[in-house]
Amino acid sequence: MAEPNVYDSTCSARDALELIASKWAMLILPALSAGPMRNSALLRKIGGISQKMLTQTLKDLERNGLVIRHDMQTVPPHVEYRLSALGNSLSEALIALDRWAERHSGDLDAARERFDAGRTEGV
Amino acid sequence: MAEPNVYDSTCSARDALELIASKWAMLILPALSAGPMRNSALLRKIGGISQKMLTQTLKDLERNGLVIRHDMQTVPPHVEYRLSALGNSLSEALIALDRWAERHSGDLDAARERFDAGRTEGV
DNA sequence: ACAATTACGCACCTTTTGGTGCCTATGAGT
DNA sequence: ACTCATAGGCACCAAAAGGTGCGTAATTGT
Repeated sequence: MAEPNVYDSTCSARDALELIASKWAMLILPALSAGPMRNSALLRKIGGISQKMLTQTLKDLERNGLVIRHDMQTVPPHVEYRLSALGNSLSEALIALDRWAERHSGDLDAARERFDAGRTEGV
Repeated sequence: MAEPNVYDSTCSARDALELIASKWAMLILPALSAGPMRNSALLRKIGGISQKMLTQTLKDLERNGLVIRHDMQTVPPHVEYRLSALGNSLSEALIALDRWAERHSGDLDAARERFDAGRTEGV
């Protein structure tokens, strides 16, 4: 327990990894790095996410101290989400990943095409 | 299509993100960054992974050009996996994430405890 | 008076993910 | 002659992820 190691499945670092290795967390945290956002704004910004997954992921991130939820206690509801310091430090690493994905998605596409073509052309 | 954006669910960068936002890819790629490895070595190094998931993930990574599979064509089989240049550039970002997880898993644990305690203590 | 808005909760259902056990082939060790 | 190790494939099954539709409470706009 002294030296957390992600390769050890019993280590809590593994749990941490699973939390952040989520498609939605990888988008929500970087989205919040620009500043606090409301539910509806996140819903608009992150294409393809459902209300359910947004709420669920935000709650999970809040529970783990990465996101801070601020409920204005008004009706109709006004709730803002922002990064904690911890969340902010993580989102830097996630932004790097997102950028990598944006920059290299073309390479992946090309590799996939090559691979699949090779498979059908036989030996 | 000119500017790939991960927030756009129809963009191929999103597919790229989903590929790398996988628990196992996040461990396999960094593991390979130390040098080529055999199936059995990876199985030993990465605690908790099953043979099935290892094979499956490696195949997916190979298909997308991140990992190169080198089959020695011997019996008993000897197969080595190593990172491509593309895979290597990605693994740097992943290693940063793994390290974050190792360094901050304690913070996450603490936050979770606090959160859950608050929930049970009532209003 | 009536609809829309906001940020969800809940239940139901489908899809995906992942685990397990069983199978292959051959050469090396006993 | 027999077993072990290697790198998987394949089929079956359990579990988890995720989508959709419905309800909610009060206030603002028409």
